[in-house]
Amino acid sequence: MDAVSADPIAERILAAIRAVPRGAVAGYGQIARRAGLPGRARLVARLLSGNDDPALPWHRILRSDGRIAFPAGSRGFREQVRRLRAEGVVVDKGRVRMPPATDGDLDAALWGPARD
DNA sequence: GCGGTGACTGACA
DNA sequence: CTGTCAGCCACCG
Repeated sequence: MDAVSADPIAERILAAIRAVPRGAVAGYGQIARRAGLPGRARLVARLLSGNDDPALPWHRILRSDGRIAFPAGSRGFREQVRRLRAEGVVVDKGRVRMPPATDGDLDAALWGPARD
């Protein structure tokens, strides 16, 4: 039947990543959780490493600490920081401004654009 | 089946 | 604040 049959898992994860609004960022674990796959943060990372979708906002995905997942100075690192800044996201020393905590009203649990 | 590796996470010193 | 350790899942030789 369909020659193009992607795994529903990957589809969910990709959908969760695409669901991140511009100027906001999310963590691997959060994306995984949003995709219905708690504890599969590594799976999300693996998907991104093998992603071939240029329209995928992979640069909005960070570690749980709000840190860039790439080693500082790496190609992907600079590229990610560059894109984030281009969206108005404040990146300092390879780290994104972390909000104190959400009151819970933010169901998406996404880190909004940090404003000074 | 096993050990090593990775765009991870949380806990602890 | 940084660094280390163990747990975790998926892939590879």
